[in-house]
Amino acid sequence: MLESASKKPASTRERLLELAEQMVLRKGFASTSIEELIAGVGITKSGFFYHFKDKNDLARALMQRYLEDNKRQLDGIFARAAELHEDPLHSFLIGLKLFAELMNSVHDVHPGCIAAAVIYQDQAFDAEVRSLSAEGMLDWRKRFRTHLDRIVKRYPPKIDVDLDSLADMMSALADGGIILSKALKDRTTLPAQIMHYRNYIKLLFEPA
Amino acid sequence: MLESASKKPASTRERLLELAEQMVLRKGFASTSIEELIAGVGITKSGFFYHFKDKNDLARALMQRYLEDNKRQLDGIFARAAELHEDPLHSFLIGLKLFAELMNSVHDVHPGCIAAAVIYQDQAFDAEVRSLSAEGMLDWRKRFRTHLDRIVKRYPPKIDVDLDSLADMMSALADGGIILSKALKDRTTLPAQIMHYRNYIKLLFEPA
DNA sequence: GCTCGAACTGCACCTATGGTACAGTATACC
DNA sequence: GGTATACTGTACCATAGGTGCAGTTCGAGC
Repeated sequence: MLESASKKPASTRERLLELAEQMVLRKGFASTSIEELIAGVGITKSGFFYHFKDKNDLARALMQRYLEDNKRQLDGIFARAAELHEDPLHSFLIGLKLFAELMNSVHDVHPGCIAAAVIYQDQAFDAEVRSLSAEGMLDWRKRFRTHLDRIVKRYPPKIDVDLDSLADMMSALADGGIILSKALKDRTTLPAQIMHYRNYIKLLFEPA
Repeated sequence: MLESASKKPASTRERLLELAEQMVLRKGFASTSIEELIAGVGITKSGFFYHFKDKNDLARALMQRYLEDNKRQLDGIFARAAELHEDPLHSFLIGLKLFAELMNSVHDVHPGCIAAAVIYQDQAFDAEVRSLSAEGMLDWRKRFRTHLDRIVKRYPPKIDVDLDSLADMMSALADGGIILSKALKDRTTLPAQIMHYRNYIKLLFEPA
């Protein structure tokens, strides 16, 4: 299900998106100049506008690509976790551990979340890009909420909590953890936050 | 200790900073044009450059102002919490509740954190601004770590946790909660995340 | 071997914006 | 009356996003 790195040479469009993603996460969208992009990829300005109608069209493609990659990764992790344990709570805890491990291994320091990056440059994007970003957040909510629903059926929580906001907590910790990681240039910060979420879930639902 | 809104008319410099903060949080730094700023405040471009050497100088002033306001707010909250209870754990829990309430009351939806906004527009700022942002995060770590140190002396945690990352968790949830609030246009998201942090602290340290 | 569409190049041109430089001015305080 | 503060006005430059359009290269299908 997970294709890691296909060998066929990336298309110009794909290379533009890849470079744009790196630049947007480091400099912000407005500071990411088309001129730098085409210089990096080795095409002309006309070539760029052949692939993308304008800069916002690039942003839209960037968001879509990011959200799809994201979903694929999470699907992979929690499918594996479901294989390893049938119980909803323990399977979820395993999934969170796998998630933390993945965030610890892949990058030097996490390059960032496109959906979060958009939020602080809101008005620089059109409505479609903004709504894609919000959809991404709601997908995470739905995804984690599904796990939590299965857990509460079997394990009563020690404190009464709102399950939507408990699901959102994972997004908040991921986005916040990424910001801290980037600010402090410490790649351990993000996985540590995921493990705190895991602790909280354990303390909330695991019987004594 | 807390001066809410002084009545004397704000100086031009102050009005520039106030407007710039709003614009940076909504559109990003690069998209915040000096032209719009001076139009909003009613001065000329020369007037702007009288107050700020260049755009990065504005960014530096913005960060400093934001961090100072931030510290003042947190000082106020936890000083009040210390007044209300002597015990380190309960005083901290009270402080977190006050913090959540403040985040619920003040704004329609939280306008954003300048320090976090900088992180996703990293290379658009000079080294000084970036380092101010990181200092802000470390100040939060130190601040919350102090509370946690006092708590662990009296209450052994149920799970062995790293106290620095537990202190960082508050920053992560605040920054992540703000992003979610802004993305979903829901002002309840941020206070809900603070209350989850409070729950986690309770479950970790409060004796059964 | 020809046609056609995809994936570009090249050039011309317009506008907005950040930024520099510098001379001049209104007002308040000393 | 002098000086500092807080500006205005004018002129000018480089870079960037963006538009428009004509021309080119190249591989696949007929």
